[in-house]
Amino acid sequence: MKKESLSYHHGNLRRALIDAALEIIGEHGVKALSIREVAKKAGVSHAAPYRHFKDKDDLLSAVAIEGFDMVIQDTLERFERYRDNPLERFRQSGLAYIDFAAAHPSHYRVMFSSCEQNVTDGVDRHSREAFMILYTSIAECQGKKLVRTQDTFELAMAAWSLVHGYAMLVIDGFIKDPSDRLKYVITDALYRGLRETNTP
Amino acid sequence: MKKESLSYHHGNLRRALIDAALEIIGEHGVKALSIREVAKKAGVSHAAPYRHFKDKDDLLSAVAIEGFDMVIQDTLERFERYRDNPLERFRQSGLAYIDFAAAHPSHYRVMFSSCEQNVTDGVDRHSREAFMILYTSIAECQGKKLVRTQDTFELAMAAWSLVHGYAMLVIDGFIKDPSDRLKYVITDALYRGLRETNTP
DNA sequence: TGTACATCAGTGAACGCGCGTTCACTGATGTAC
DNA sequence: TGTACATCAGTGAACGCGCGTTCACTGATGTAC
Repeated sequence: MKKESLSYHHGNLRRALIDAALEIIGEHGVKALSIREVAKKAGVSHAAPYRHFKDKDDLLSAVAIEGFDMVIQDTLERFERYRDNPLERFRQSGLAYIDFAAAHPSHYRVMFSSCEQNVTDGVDRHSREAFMILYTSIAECQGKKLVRTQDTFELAMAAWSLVHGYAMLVIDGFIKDPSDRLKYVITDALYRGLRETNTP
Repeated sequence: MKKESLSYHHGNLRRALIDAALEIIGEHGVKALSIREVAKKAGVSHAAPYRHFKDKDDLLSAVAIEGFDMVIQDTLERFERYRDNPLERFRQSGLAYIDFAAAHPSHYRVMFSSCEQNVTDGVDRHSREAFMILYTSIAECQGKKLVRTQDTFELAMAAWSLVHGYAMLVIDGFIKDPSDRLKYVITDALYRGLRETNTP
């Protein structure tokens, strides 16, 4: 206990607060999150968080940004593994999304609960960056005639909708048994939606 | 003002409270909703709502259930119009979903913000019923060999994910210009994902 | 039509609570000499 | 190595607020006769 308290003095409290926030969100949802509860869980006075975050929204923004960075990072790592297979890269960009949401539901909730009005510029930039990876991978496929010619933005929106919808339904408990098989069906649908080269 | 107050005595307050709740959610989001604010907006004391709703969750449940009922109703009406065209009925079940979310974002937010832990039995039953319509329309297509043979439940989940994801991204402001064309692209993706009869 | 009465929708005061945020403080840390 | 000092991360008391919920009440409504 004493040692931990000391280590906070060395700059670990910010990390500990974010972790505490994620834990609370995982247990009771985003709306149940309070600075005071976060501080308590981190074993620190309820005023301490204000040394590291301007206010509550600032803490939530940090969580959201971290989440987007994680999913971006993970996607890029998967891309490395399939350097010469654009179609598989595209599929992986969807898989990464789904897997991230399942592995880090608290992050995911915050990333998409900061709705419309209160998205900070930072969050907005990072979410846009995440989207651009998906977009680029589709454009790459189109360049090699692996995906039909159609507005890339529109196709990316459709792909994003599919994986985001699936992730949300799983997280919110509407899909109760997210099997690997179901995940395959989703990415399969992704494929089927884009692959053909005929235009309607 | 006096007349309105009188009309509440005749059983309209419940309706007025739900409308007030929807208005507040539309302006400030679900998490900003409070019984007191709802009562104020309906021009009534903050204790009055308790004559009509057991507690705050009960009010939110009522909104969610009403939402599911509306989307079910709307879908069934569309079905009437395409009695002999299963594939079009399937498409309409997706369109109804998307259109409903755009037309009634506050309802939609509540329908899917009552996440995991606090879904009441009533909400659960209604959401299941809404899903079953989508499910049935796919099964119908499969019966007539218009959609490939594959676990109907899985296909329905994929379809649901797509329309739900799109609806959420629009509502949360991640998709900024939900044009009719984009909507077409989404339902087109729905088609493409299911239509072919070959199994991989 | 008129009166007496039961019902019950809405009132307003009151409760206790947890919240976000501020602020003067303390005491551990790292640094300059 | 030892001392003096500046820094600044974390403390704890305090603030004002809006919340959910309760409860004894009031007064309008509808009904029985």
